[in-house]
Parts: sequence; structure tokens; C-alpha cells
Amino acid sequence: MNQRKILVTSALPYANGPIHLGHLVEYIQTDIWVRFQKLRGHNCIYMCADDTHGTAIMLRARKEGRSEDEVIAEANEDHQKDFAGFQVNFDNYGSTNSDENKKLCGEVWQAIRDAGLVVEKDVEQLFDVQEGTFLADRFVTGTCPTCGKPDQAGDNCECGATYSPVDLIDPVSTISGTKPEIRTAKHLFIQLEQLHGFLEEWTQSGKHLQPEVANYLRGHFLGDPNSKEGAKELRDWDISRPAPYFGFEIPDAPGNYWYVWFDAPIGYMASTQQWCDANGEKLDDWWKSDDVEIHHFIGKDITYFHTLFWPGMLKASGYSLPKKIHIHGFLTVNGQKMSKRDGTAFKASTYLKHLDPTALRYFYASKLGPRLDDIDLSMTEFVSKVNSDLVGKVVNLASRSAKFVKDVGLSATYPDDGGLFAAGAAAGEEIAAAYEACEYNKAMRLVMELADRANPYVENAEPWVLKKDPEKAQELQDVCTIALNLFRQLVIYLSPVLPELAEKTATLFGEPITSWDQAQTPLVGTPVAKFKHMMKRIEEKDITAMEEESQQEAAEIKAAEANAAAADQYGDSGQPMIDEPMTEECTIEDFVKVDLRVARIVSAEHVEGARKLLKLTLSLGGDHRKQVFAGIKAAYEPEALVGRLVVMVANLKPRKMKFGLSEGMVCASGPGGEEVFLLSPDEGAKPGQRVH
RNA sequence: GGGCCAGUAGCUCAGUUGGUUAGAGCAGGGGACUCAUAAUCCCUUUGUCGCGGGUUCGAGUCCUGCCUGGCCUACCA
Repeated sequence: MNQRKILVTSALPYANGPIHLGHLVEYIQTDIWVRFQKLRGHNCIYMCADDTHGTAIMLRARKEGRSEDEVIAEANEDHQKDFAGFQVNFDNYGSTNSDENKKLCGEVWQAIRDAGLVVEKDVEQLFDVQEGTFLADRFVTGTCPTCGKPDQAGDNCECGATYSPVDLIDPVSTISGTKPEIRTAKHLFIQLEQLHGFLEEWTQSGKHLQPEVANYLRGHFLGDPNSKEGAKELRDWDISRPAPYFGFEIPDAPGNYWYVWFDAPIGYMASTQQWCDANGEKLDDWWKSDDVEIHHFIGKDITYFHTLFWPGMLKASGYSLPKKIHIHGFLTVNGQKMSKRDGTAFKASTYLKHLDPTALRYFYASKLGPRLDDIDLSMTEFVSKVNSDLVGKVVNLASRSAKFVKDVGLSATYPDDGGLFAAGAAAGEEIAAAYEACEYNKAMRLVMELADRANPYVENAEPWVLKKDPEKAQELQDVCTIALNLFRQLVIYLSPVLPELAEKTATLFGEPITSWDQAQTPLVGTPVAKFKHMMKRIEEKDITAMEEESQQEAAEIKAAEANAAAADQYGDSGQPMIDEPMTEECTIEDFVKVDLRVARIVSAEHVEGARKLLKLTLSLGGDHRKQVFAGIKAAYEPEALVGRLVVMVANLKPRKMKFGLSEGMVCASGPGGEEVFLLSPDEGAKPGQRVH
């Protein structure tokens, strides 16, 4: 067989949230396909990265009072940990916020410019003055201009009307709660229509897309050149965003940034670049070579970007087009749409605390077909399928026969098994074809059919009876040799789905599983290790525990949302947290070292020659007095301070200043100058009381 | 409103270019065994193949109308 060169990607998860079981449909689907290709001996690499740019990340960073870099670094670490936990094995996992990506974006952009596809147009958009940012449609609500209903979405109303957010009556920014104003900005557009002919041909050729996807594109965007309505014009694609925007600035359009959907798919290439650099390979050998098959796995929600814009970008910039785009449906849980608020959007990390990743990998495989249908995670079906198929049928074969031969190993020659192993070997190509076509459900069905024949064989051969008769030792060894080889054959076929089981099986026989063809030849004359449990049954209580924890998380999300809504009504800006980001964590021990006390200002006076300082005398009650120089001259008149209570750092080491000894500090917030705000205790506090 | 997909046993699904009496797994019922993770094996019940027309010697399969569900998308096909 010719060795194929295959580059595979999964969609880049957005850095704005954790991985949940819905995401994993895609990564597990892709990982299975990649492992299958590698097992078949092909040169296959799996590229992915975090998608890091865009308004959502920018706003989140502001809200949390930290930099975007911090937010995305944390997400990257979490994501990689979750993927590793589910045995999703990338050859490289990068980030769209990388030097490699920036450079490639520039190259692709230049090529698209050179091809004459870029035009500039003015766009009217709502601008949030307080946050200093343009607002995407989804960040605006307002009164419908058609029917007058309040609190409608930025681009459409319940009454059925559609409009631009600039047409809304009384628009409100959902970010700051303030009223945005209309501003005009220059945007750059890619004229996709110029590539219409190419896209028509590429999408409708029947080679690259599932048929229903090709139909969808024709119906919604491309039109049908052979119909009486004819082809439809593709709209220009708005590819830039004015500052502020978290992303890459467009080199030949300062103040403008590439829209996240421009740089995200280029992230596939950037990730490949990183892998190439680490492995002594060249990017062009993967992205500009007819010998390479590029396969993208994506969810149906991003069909539009990957089947029109992305091929258009690649075509215009001279890179290879994907051989296939594999599109899958969404995950539902117990027949319902996943919902974070209802606790049905199980996080990957929550699942892993309670359940085995192998179980989910198998369940998804048994449900996934080549279509865009949604797949349902029914908990009862999940439990029964995994337990009866994997534990009851497959693993049981090994666990019921391995211990009989742990001292003698496998027979020297493969005994007559009535054609069972040969039938399994013969099924190999059909199973492989199912994997290749992403018909994992069919592959699993075929494997289980083989498994269904193996257990009755053991039953009839009765090794437990043979064991009692020393004269039948050879027969016993033969029976177990057959059972174990049938088991191993199944595991080889399942190994793309169940890498962990494959490893345990390799340990049992002292022979790693590295090739699909190993299923063609039985193992003979080798020792068999002591059998160890390979897989645990799923118990109802584990499911319940996961569900309960997820409910808990949902409750916390709701509470946080309620808090956020409460905070939003005051319109508090995130700016202070950006100006002074959170410092590192301290312990309670650290905190108690600082002795904060309530103090009364008993005198306050100007200091001769000092620009910023006032000299304060603070009383801690009784005879306790402290002299403090405070930099609050621009904000307070001395007379106004006398008699009021403040909070001071009482145990601060005294410091000799130009104008005398300062024996502490008074607590205040604000950037300085006139904006200084002294802290006051509530009514009833007494000087000298410690602040805890 | 339009488009796509689906509708086969209680559940999850097979059913190849139309071809005998429509299948499997799970669940249910009965029995056996005890090597194995209350695992396994044998036997067994269940179907107006969504509904109505049509083509055909013959339709779960092809055509057509309708119904239901899912998804996509909207006064634009």
C-alpha cells in the first residue's frame, strides 16, 4: 500500500471557556481518525491550536482585570490538559496569537491583496463610548424600529423584523449598559464573488464535502447556475475590525485588525509551521504539495467559514485546498440541547473526575456516522452500551482465559478455531473502510459482531473443565490461545478508539500494537502476563456524581451572572483593574502582618515647602498618637479633615522624610492627584480598633 | 415561509444495484453454567418498515402528496 501523507485538523477551540463534552465529539472523532491512519502506516499529523482573538476575549480580560495574554495562556493550559485527559493526541497544539500565525496572516493577506480581492468601505456601527469599543450585533439590545417592542436583539426582533443595530430605537450596549453612538469606520472587505466560479466548482464537485453541505451552500449562498434563477452573488466579506480589538494589526492598514475569522484558520498552518520547525520539515511540503491530503474536521456551526471563505483564501494565496471537510453535528444530552445553566454542558474536567475517558470515546464512536446529525448522549444508553459491549463482550474474553495460560503462554502453533480468526482477519478491510469514511458506528457494529462469535466459542470449549484434567493441558492452552487471539484481534480494530485498552493488551502479550495488519496474524508461542483489570464497569452512582457536580457548577454560574447583572446596573468600569492588575495571592498570615487601625485625625496642616504632602496627627485613642505625612494635599483641605475617622497602617516601620518622621500611612484609593479617596469606617467605629 | 436530513421491535440502529418468511444488540421472559467485572451461554416474545396514492411480476428500498421530529436559514432562492 502506498503511504499517504495526511494533515488533519480539528476546529480551534475558543480561548474563552473550558472544553465540554460537546467539543469532545469533534476532538475524539478526529483523534480516532488520525490514530487509524497512523495504524495503517500513513504519514499523518494532527494539528490544532487555541483560537485566541476577538472582542469576547478582550472584554473578558477587561472584566477580570488582567491582560489578554494571561487569559489565553490559562485557557491554553486548561484545554491541553483536558484533551490529554481524553487521550486526544495532537502532533502540535499552538495558538493563533503566535509569531508564526502573524507572519502567515501577513503572507496570505498580501497574496489576497495582490489578487485584487480587497476593497475598502465605510461601515456604520454602534460605538460604546464608555468601553471605547465598537459593538458587534450581539452586544446591543434596543427597541424594534418596526413594531416598537423593547429589549430586542441587535439584528432582529421577535416580531420577525430584521434590521441593522444602528436602526434600533434607544439602543443599549449590553457590555456597559450605556447608550452607544453611531460612528463610521473604514472596513476592509474581501470580494468573494470574484472567486464564484472556483467555489462553485470546488463545493459542487462531490469530492470534498458531504452532499447535504454542498446542497446547503448552493441553496443559501452560491445559487445554481443551471436553474432559472441562476447563480447568486456572494457578499463581500468584512475582514477587518477597527481598534480596539484583540488580534493582529493589519500591516498596510494601521489601526485596523484582522477579524478573528481571518486569522483563525490560518492558525492551522501556523501550528503546522511550529511542528515543522520542531521536526526539521518545511511548511510548503505540507501546505503547497499535491502529495498531501488535508482534512479538516469541524462542527456544522462553522460550515460557512470553512467551505467558502477558507477555500477562497487558500486559492487566492496559492496554498493547497483541503481534500475533505468532515462536518459533524452537535451533542445533545438525554435528548435535550446542552445547557450550561441547566448543568447539562458537562465540562471535560468534571467528567474526568468521575468517569473513564475510554467509555466516552467508545460511546461517541458507536454513535458517529458520516452525517451532520446531532448525536445524543443518553445516560442510560451510555451505561448499558459501554458495560455490555466493552466489559461484557470484549474485555471479558481476556479476563476469562488469560489466567489459565499465565504459566505456559500461548501455544506454539495456532490451533484450529473453526475459521474464527480468519473471519476476523477477512473483516479487516471492511472495518478499515468504515473508519476511513468516518462511519465509526458501522466499524463498531462490525467489531461487535466479531465479538459476539468469540464468547460462545469459549463457552463451548469449557476451559474451566479442561483445567481439571492434567491430560488436557494442551487442549486448554489451545482454547485460551484462540480466545486471547480473538480478543487481541478485536483490540487492534478498536485501538484507534481505545488507545488505553490497546496499551494494556500490549502489556498482556508483551507485544505493542503498532499496525492494523497485526490483526491478520495470530500471536503464538509468546508468554502471557498476569491478567490485570483492563476496564471498570460504569456505575450509576458515577453518573449521578458527575451530574450533581455539574448542577453545582450551573448554580454557581447563575449566581455569578446574577452578581454580574447587579454590578452592571451601576455601570462600573473595568478600567481600574487594568490600570492596577491584581497582585499575586497572599496568605492570611501575610495579611495579619499588616496592622490596620481606625484612627481619628486630630490635626491636619500644610507643610512648608511640600508640594503634595499634608502633615496629619492621628489618634488611636487614649494617649496613642501617630504623626503621618500623607500625599493628599491636592484632594483635601486640612480643615475638612480634622475630626474625621480614617483607616491607617499602624505598624508600618517609621520612615524619616524631608519634613520629619512619618509613622504610618492612611489608606486611600485612586490614581493620585485630585483623585484620592480616603477610606472611612462606618458609624460606630472607635479609634484604635484593629481592622480585620 | 424555504432548504436539508430522518421516521424499521420498548430502546439504539442494520437492511447492499427493488427479489424468498424484514434482522442485530440492549431491555423483557425462561433455562444453563460458574473460568470471568451480579460478567457468559442457550432458547424466547414483540413489527400495518410514519400515513395515503403510484410504478412494478415483485416496494422497507423507486416516484408523489401528506404527517411528525431534528437541524439550518430567513419575506431572498
